[in-house]
Amino acid sequence: MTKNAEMQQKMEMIKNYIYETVDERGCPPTIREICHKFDIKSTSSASYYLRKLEDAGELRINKQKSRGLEVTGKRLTSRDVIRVPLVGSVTAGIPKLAVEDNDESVYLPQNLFSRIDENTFMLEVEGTSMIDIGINDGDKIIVKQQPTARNGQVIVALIGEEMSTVKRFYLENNRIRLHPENKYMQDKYYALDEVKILGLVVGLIRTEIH
Amino acid sequence: MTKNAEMQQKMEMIKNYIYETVDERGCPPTIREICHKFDIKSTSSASYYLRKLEDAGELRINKQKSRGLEVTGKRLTSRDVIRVPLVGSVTAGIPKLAVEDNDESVYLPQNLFSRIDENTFMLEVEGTSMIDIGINDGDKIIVKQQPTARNGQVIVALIGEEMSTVKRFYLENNRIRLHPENKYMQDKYYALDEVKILGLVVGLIRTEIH
DNA sequence: TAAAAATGCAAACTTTTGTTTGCATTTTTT
DNA sequence: AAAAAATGCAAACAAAAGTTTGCATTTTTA
Repeated sequence: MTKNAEMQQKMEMIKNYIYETVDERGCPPTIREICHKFDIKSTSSASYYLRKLEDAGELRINKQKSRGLEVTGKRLTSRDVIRVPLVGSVTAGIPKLAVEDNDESVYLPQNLFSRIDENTFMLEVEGTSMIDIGINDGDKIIVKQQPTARNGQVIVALIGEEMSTVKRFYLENNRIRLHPENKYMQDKYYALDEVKILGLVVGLIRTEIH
Repeated sequence: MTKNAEMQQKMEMIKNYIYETVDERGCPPTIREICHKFDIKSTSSASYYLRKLEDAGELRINKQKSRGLEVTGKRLTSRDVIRVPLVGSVTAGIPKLAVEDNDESVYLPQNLFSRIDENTFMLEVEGTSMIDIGINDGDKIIVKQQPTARNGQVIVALIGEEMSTVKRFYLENNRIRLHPENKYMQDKYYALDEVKILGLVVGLIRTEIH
């Protein structure tokens, strides 16, 4: 390998190291950490590489600031995603509102799911009651919590103390009609106080295609 | 408000400031930056709060290190997500492999899509040719690039120089059968060199429920 | 091949940043 | 009300980390 190509490669490695450190540790390395990592004996040599990387537009050097290296490329921040809890079932009743650190959770892309908020959760669908509109068994639906719904909206509801259920919602003649989107299933009717609306289905994710 | 509650609130604000700074800037603040932000006149006072936060388990203080504050809670890193390009169409032929900074892209949750790799892209489905297996018009499918497929797999293919198409793939009698999952549509047959397999459909995302 | 440029190092230097000390004020406890 | 604890500050201090200088070696250019 030519000396120049070697150089390029070394610079690439340094750049990646900075990226990784920021990403994983949340803090860029010091120049001396870079020296140690790449067996560079002098901080001035490392600075030399860093200046070259800056010239190449790969990073920004904030002068006189400790750990003043800043990556210029796209960095992942929590604005890019929304963390929602993945609840296996909602049997118990009201799902948790806040996401805890130890919860099983899923990061959804903010640009695709811009309308969802902190009170959103995901739920794995069981059964084929909504198969006619393309909600399959095993799909993970995204549910925005709200206590009411308009006619024709697809909701997740709790009926009595039962398992949660996904249906299309209608309020008719002072009773609730839950409509399965499955031509082999029948609508069911409930008194107002028998149905607790957990939220609106606003999206879904499928991870298996059969 | 009691003095103690005020204190708690101030500590919470400091904690959040540290979190946000790490998240957005990729580097924690210095003690003096915290002083400035919260109008604390002395670094020792700020240190006092930070020690309390450390006692409460909210952060770690790496002694003698510049910007040595580390948040203890769950932090978003690029290991949590996978960035895939969102291509409007694949008309031109071979989709780009690498994700560029300026591309429109989507972050997918790593825990749900563990099998996908760098050569994956997303594509918005047009039409209802796969509606019988729950792939709707407007769904965004996740496509893992590969040049071949096994019988029965759902693939994205390019036929001639046409628009890309989603179908179920079969290789039979030395020709290719593309099967739409729509009972109103017919299978179509092609010579081997007429069909270019772009990849396998491994998942989908829907952001509108009608 | 000679000159120029690039690369690399050690060491000193400067600035930033974390830490400690001592004192003053406020709040809580006894 | 007095004592003790908590809170807060300024200033000095110490360590970490960025910068500069000068020289040596290697590589490239003329």
